[in-house]
Amino acid sequence: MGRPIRTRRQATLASLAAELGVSRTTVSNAYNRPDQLSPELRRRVLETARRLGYPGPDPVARSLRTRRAGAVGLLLTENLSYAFRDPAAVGVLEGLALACEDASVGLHLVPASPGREDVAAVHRAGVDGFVVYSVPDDDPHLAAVLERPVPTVIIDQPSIEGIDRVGPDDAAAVGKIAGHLVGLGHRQVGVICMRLARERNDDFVSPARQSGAHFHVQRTRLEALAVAFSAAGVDWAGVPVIERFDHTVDDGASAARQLLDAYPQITAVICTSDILALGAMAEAERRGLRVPQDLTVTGFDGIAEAERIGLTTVHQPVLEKGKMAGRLLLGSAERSAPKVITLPTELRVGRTSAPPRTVEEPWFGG
Amino acid sequence: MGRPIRTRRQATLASLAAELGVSRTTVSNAYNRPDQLSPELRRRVLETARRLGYPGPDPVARSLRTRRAGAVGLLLTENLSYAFRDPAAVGVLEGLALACEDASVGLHLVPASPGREDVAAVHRAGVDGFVVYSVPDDDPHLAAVLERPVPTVIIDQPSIEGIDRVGPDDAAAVGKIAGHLVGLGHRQVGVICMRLARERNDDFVSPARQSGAHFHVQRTRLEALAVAFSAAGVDWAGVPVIERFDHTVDDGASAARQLLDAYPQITAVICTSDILALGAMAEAERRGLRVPQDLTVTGFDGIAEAERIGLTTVHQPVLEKGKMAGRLLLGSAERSAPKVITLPTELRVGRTSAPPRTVEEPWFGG
DNA sequence: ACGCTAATGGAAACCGTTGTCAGATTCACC
DNA sequence: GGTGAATCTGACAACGGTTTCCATTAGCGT
Repeated sequence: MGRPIRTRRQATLASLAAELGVSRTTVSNAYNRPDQLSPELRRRVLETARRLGYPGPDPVARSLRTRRAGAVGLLLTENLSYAFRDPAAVGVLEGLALACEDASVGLHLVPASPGREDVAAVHRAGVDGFVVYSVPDDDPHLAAVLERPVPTVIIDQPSIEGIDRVGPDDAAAVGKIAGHLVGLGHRQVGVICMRLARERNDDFVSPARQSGAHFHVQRTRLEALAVAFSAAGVDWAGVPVIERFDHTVDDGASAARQLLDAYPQITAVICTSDILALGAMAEAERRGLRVPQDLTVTGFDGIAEAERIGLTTVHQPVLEKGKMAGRLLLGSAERSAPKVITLPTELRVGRTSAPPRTVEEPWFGG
Repeated sequence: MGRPIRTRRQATLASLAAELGVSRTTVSNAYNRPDQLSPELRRRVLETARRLGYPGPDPVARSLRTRRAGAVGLLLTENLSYAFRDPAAVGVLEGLALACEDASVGLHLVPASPGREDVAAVHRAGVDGFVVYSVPDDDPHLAAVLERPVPTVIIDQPSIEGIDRVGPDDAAAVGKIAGHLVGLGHRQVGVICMRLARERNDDFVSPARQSGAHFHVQRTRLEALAVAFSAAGVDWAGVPVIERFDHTVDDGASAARQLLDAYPQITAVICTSDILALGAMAEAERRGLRVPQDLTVTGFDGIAEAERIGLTTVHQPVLEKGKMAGRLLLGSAERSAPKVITLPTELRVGRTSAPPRTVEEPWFGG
């Protein structure tokens, strides 16, 4: 029976009321408060609506009047592809989507192109609240969100006064993995991390850039590593840290290559994400290094694929992270004090970590 | 400097105009048409706005007036988690998000709970168009979308008169993999597929259920398999097809277990998705079957993890799928004839397919 | 026949903008 | 100083609903 023709002007609630010879109120009630109306009249309204091709009250007009958009906005700047390529980020997204679904609320992905400062998109989004995930501290989009008069929850960001926040205990998590490696005897380590700032740098990272990183999570993890290894007597200034702007397995591999080429004495490669670790594994295989006998590789996040291949990593409940953020936002009515939720993490020792290869272990042949 | 207090009534464009002693038009122009007023006045308007905590024109009111919501809706029913757990679906999502970003348009995920028929959410979404992906043919949400007077694009669905559509050539794709297996000599095969209808069935599938499946993609793939194997002289009625409602690696494994327990003579397991194939691989390993020497496993979609482990599969350009859908939708102004885009697929032979294990091959020892 | 109550439908204000169009102001120039 | 052009500004009408009263009517007991 084909689709209705759209050339003619759409029917509105008013025109429908006119056609029926009733008031707009009545038509509105037919949709929103069936009890305010005799069933007979209601049937007639709905039936006429169908005949005229009236699709029901316009959502935008309704939102304007009711002051509810029925959607929450999600801001994740910096390369949309990153968000979808990283299973950990997808997990957050899923959790958030689930929370929204529970509340029958839409999830509005705000287009925040990293290049042009298209802050207007934030202003244009008709939403009842925002979740901000993984954007640099100094992002103008974030500032724009904070200007909007709606509740906001931030994930994996440095806390902002008066704003709800959810995130894992990154420092503790890093401590666990550092402790694991130190305990195994590793002293010559290298680090592969994700981008630290908005400007591209696919190379080794200076201490200044480390401590000045604009991505909170990455900065925290690096700082915690520094603390942990320094405590074990390792000079952190001598530990090579290499950065990749894009967050892909291939970039992890190229970083590992660059790292191992420059520092062949390294016995463990610490990656700040599982995706990068997968790349490091591939590079190890390419150059004939056995993991973990010849090289230890660790990740971060605890994604499904990591578990399947037995990667040593720190698991964080990404799904919960998104879900909690959603719940926080959607239940934020009448809550005065801002809440901060810290999620637990768990070290998962897999098959990719072992004591360092013995260069001169006397009792055992190579 | 903290966040502005929200107890008092929000400033509006009108109140700002009153405060300034100018008309609303002027304030509106300050935001939308800077060339229509003197820089000095504009500066004064913006400055006063900041002082009063006016966050700029209300997006909903603006949408109502301009008739543009600045967002497209995405409908993906049936278990949100499925959409996020399957990298192929995430790829589509990513492509669509990229297209939206290019057009500076938001992407609104419509909460379509499978359980309750919450069609209202579709009506409540303030969007300029819809993309429908992977919902059963008879889904009420889909019907609701078609009632809305906005352009729509469907992905991986049976075509609907007058509606734009993008999808891979599933039949051809299946033909490729079937041809590959037949060519290798496989005649005893089993199939693991995703859910075929909205009712749960974690078991073998009757021919009736196969041909009556409500999920277009799955139905098409099964039909194409039937055609291809029948053409090779295999009695399709004798080929076991097993279904899983949830789409996880674990479900793939349990399906493979059930399949191989019942039909140990099978030499190849054909999965209608890579995720299921990963599960089948795990089950093969669990029972000590070597892949591909003892058992051939094939997937579908060509996700990244499949490529990393060398799974034989059919690759389809999922990212493109989403991107094309977005472009189609966003560029649909002034286009009369509905468009249908069919995307190419490519057989990727990996390390998981080989000739069937030889039960009685005379010239070669086991 | 009368008043009271409950059920039902309607009038009008309001939500916060944008766009059109005519009027006002400024300004240079002859 | 008059005139036309250039530049701003403001009144008003939508945009498509929802919601708060209010008015009408019907039902019903007495």
